[in-house]
Amino acid sequence: MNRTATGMDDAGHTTRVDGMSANTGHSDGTVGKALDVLEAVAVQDRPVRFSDLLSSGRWPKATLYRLLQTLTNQGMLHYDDETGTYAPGLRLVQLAHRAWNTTSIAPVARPYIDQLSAHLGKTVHLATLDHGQVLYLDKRNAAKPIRMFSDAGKVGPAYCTGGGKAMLAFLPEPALDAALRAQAFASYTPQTLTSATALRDELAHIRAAGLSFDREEHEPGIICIAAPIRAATGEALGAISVTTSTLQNTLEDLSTLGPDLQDTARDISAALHPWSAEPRKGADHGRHPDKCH
Amino acid sequence: MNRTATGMDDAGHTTRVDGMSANTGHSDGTVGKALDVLEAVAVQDRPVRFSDLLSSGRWPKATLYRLLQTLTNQGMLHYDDETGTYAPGLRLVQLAHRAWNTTSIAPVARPYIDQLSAHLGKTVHLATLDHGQVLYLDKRNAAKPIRMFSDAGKVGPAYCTGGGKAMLAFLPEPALDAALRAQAFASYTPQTLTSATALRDELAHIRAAGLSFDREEHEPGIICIAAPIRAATGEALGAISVTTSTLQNTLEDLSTLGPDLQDTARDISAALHPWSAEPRKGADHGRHPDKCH
DNA sequence: AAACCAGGTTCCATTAAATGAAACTCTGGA
DNA sequence: TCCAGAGTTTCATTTAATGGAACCTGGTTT
Repeated sequence: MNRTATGMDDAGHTTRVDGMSANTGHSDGTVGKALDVLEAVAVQDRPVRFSDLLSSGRWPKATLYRLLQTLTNQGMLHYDDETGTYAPGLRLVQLAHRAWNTTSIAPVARPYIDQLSAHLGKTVHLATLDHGQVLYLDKRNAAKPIRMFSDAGKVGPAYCTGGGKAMLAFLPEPALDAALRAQAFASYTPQTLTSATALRDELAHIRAAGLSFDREEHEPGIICIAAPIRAATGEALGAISVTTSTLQNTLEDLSTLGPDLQDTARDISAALHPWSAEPRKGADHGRHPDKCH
Repeated sequence: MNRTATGMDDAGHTTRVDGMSANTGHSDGTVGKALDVLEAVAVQDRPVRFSDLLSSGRWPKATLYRLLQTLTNQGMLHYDDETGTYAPGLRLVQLAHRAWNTTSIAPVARPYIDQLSAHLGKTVHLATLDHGQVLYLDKRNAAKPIRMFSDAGKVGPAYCTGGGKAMLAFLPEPALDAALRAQAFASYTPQTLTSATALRDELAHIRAAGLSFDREEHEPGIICIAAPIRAATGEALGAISVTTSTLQNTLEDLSTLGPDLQDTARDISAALHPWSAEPRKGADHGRHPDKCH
């Protein structure tokens, strides 16, 4: 009776996973349960003891024990003998490397972001939308040129961030509807838009301008301007944004960066769709070998 | 009869996963099989079709189908309707973010690497050992200050890279033994050490010097110097390295950087073990909030 | 048109694996 | 010595995974 997955098998095409939810609890059999445990370990930002997880009451003792064993064997979790704690495993870092390079727009966008950040001397983010949340894929910090992989993989709310709103604004209606239902609409600051209708108004403006602003909606003193990276269909695939603080810049300052942002976003779009040039040969077009030592 | 996991239950302590193998095929039940599929998708560096995986003969049709469904539902895989292909899912990027911050030495080492790279004006890598392989956790490229998250998560051979050898040299014997058995000893270049005994000799020298060199052992024209990051027990937890090419520098040039590397490695070690200062309070000592937009 | 085919998807009786209550083991206090 | 909390193992029961075969579906061949 399970095998949930689809919401509307009669709607026509697709039907696959889509929408939001996905990992909202009730399982895909054993594998789903194991990944629930993995997630439960990961959401804590520190190593957790067996009993920490057990006391959540989500799993019976023996079941939890075996799932942890399995995940540890598989390298998805790391077990520390000293402290008797579990933490996310480094195998995830390997797998994520592949996801970043294969699935995301990040490898293609990277050089453009480098250039934009160098040109503007500002902090630039690249983000995409994942199940209604903003997933940061890359960051360039020009002030202090400190890279943080710690930023790739970070998630944030879509309804109150510059990048998030830029992407929502250019989502096809069915996807937008699903995404809006996934928003928490918590009021982070007095400026936060806290309803779907208020947000829809804002999205209309963004759609008209092709630019989005975060007016201290997520954090006091933090503002940002963002532009969507759009597919040929018009749909948003991602967003790039420049973030600053109200101590350093005004929203007016930021809006002068709009054209640069939009140009870069368009360049990335073009790089993502190598039509016209080559008739979509099998050969890949933006990849890079790279070597480490 | 399964529940493999340990190799030597009578050896004494620990017994948990350790050694190598882990994901070398034959399962941890259903979860293991699902992760095998995930891995099979990830190792290809491009999206794969259902039939690509099927033709490997590793799974019966229906089984593979359902595992892919489950993994896709869970966000571990991404399914592209257009092309009918699977690729690693972005949920992995989220999970890896947690792993990087929680499990690895990377967040602690980050500021030291920043400083070292800025000071030397060279490319610096941070790596750790994962199941006998070198796992790169971070990179700083000073020449062109381009960050690549693509480097975090990349893996390489331990026996013929500077960082890898630096870590092997300071592994306790049981772990070293396991790690050596996991090495492929393929001959990348004429300089590559292709046997455990040759490598053990080299490791003795590294142990004496506290420094390790890659003398074009992995790639022609690429050389590197590395220093281990050691735990209080002396065991290697990771390594930092400076990489350059024979066109730009000689091994002698690199060896002048040794003291700087070792100092930085020691600083990182110290930062990882905040004894003396505080008597290991529950409070965390090196973490960082950080905000995105 | 009809037959064919490849790539996917679904069925269902069989089989294997996950389950979880309870019993057990350890370790470190009272 | 006894107890308690934390973690581990057992085993009869339940549940889910399995995979061979049938079945779609859209595109090609005869």
